[in-house]
Amino acid sequence: MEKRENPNQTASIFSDQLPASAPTDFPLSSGGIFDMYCENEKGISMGFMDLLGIQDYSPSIFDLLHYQQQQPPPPSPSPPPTPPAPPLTESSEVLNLPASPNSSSISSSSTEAANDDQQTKPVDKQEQEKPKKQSKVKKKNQKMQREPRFAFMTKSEVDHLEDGYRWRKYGQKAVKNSPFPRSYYRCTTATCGVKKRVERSSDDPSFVVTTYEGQHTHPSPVMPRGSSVVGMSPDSAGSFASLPMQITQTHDQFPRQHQLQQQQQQYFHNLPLSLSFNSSNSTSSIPSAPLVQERRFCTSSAASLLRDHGLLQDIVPSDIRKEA
DNA sequence: CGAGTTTGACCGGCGC
DNA sequence: GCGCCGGTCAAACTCG
Repeated sequence: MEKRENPNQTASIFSDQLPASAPTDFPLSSGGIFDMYCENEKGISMGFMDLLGIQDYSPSIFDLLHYQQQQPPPPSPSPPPTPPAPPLTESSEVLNLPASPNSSSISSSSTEAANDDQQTKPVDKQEQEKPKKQSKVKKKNQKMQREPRFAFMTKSEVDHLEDGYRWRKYGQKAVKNSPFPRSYYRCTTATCGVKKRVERSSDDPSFVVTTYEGQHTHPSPVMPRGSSVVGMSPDSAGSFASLPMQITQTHDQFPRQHQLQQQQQQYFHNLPLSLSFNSSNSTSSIPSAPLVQERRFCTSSAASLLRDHGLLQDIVPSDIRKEA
């Protein structure tokens, strides 16, 4: 991806589910502020990223630049144009799905539509082939509905970021147009069907693209240090802990911060990742530069670096901050 | 020995 | 219909 070179086409973050306050489209040019929380095997760290070309955050850095929502035509006006050529393939995978994993509603997506075929066609073969396929088909029939997905980018040297949960790798595939393979992980907890995919950005190998699918149905076996700060319910903590960060995008609306926080708390109960957006600051002096405004998740190690305010100033070079 | 990883094969979706 | 590609499976393997 060209995040560094082209402010309008930077890292991306995707989610199937967004708070109601989120705009259906989040043009990069609107800029914004977001939080991120990250921990990796080298030690927990807070990553703050902006779109100002800051590249030298040695610890893991989250890169949230573009939010893209692809949901069935909401009763809203035509969606604004999305940035040219979103760099992530995940964009096409963001589906609109029921927020609740328990929901029995099934969308009419092509995936589901194909169920009938899958039930008949493969079964024929199975009868003469390995039992392996039988179980596979069965599984497919059982859970064809896709879980909510959420993708984000992290600047990290390690591909698999520690997020407090235990994952089992079940596959790896070469990715087209990318020299880096994509790894597939599943939560090792038996009753938890959360998956995640990890791949390195081909455009910027220093960035790892992680896509989570589903929500954890259990508390984190290894509670991330950061998540304890939030004060969420166990459920929400579990959900959130599946993601190494929370993103809060705000802008010139600092007075609304509290409100946004409340919204986020609410969203925690439903979303794997809380997002709050306000796209009203497209007139920011740095149009395409989301700013780090607030930080809600701190790790014990990172906390010392952070303050309750001005977080950005602790990390972002002052000259850059000024622009923001 | 159990848990996790690697890897080739398989399957379905989708575009041409 | 065919081929490509993403996603998954599961046997074999590695590691602690």
